[in-house]
Amino acid sequence: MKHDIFQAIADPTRRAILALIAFQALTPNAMAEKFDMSRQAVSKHIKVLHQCELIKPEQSGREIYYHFNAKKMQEFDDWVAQFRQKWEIQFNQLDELLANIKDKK
Amino acid sequence: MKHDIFQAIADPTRRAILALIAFQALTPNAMAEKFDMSRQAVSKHIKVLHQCELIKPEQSGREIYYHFNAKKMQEFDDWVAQFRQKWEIQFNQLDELLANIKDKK
DNA sequence: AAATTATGCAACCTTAAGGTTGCAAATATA
DNA sequence: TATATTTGCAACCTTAAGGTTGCATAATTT
Repeated sequence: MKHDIFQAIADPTRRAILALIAFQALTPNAMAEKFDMSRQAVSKHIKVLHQCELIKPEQSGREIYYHFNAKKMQEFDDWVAQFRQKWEIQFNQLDELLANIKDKK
Repeated sequence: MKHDIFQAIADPTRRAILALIAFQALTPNAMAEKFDMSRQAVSKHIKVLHQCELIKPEQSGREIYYHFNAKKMQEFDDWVAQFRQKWEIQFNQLDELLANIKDKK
């Protein structure tokens, strides 16, 4: 039942949470106010994000501020990286194609 | 029931398929041979990837070669971009912290 | 000390995800 | 033409995802 980052970012609400707290750390209650669902539903999403370490808690009295964990997000970037070369190639091929069409004129 | 790219890559099998065909276009049968599941199960994954346009079909007789669609994959890059600045900041803060520790010695 | 507030956990419900098997349609081969 | 091959679609099953409500716990405020 351990979630990975790919599952975590699959949900639009969780992506919204990440976008929010990347800007500034927030408590679960503060986050819940931003969404049209129950606090507990948001709390579940927080749990998933926390389990895969995309966010990190910072206790402050009875409040918990969740921070964005950029380091973990970078793992996603690393995954995308393996395809980056491919699209550069495909775009170069497109350039060549366009160049050929141009030459034929 | 329209899938988005984030849902699409949430499944490890689908990520494996993408990694495979980024290297070279393959038919569903050829893909299915690489996985320990039924052809139909793989076919379902192909359907999801196709629906969100991460892959593109090329008919050749009765065979269909699915190609990697680099352009769509780039949408991930766009999404991660909003966090890239954040982790640069967080890493700079880490550098400062380490520098401070060093100074105290 | 009592009441309020912030959070997390558990039970429950509904729907979708991911797998299976069987069958139909279209193309290729004997 | 008959047969084999490639693929997609539909029905079904099991489990997990995402939501709800209610309650327990710990910290703050009155």
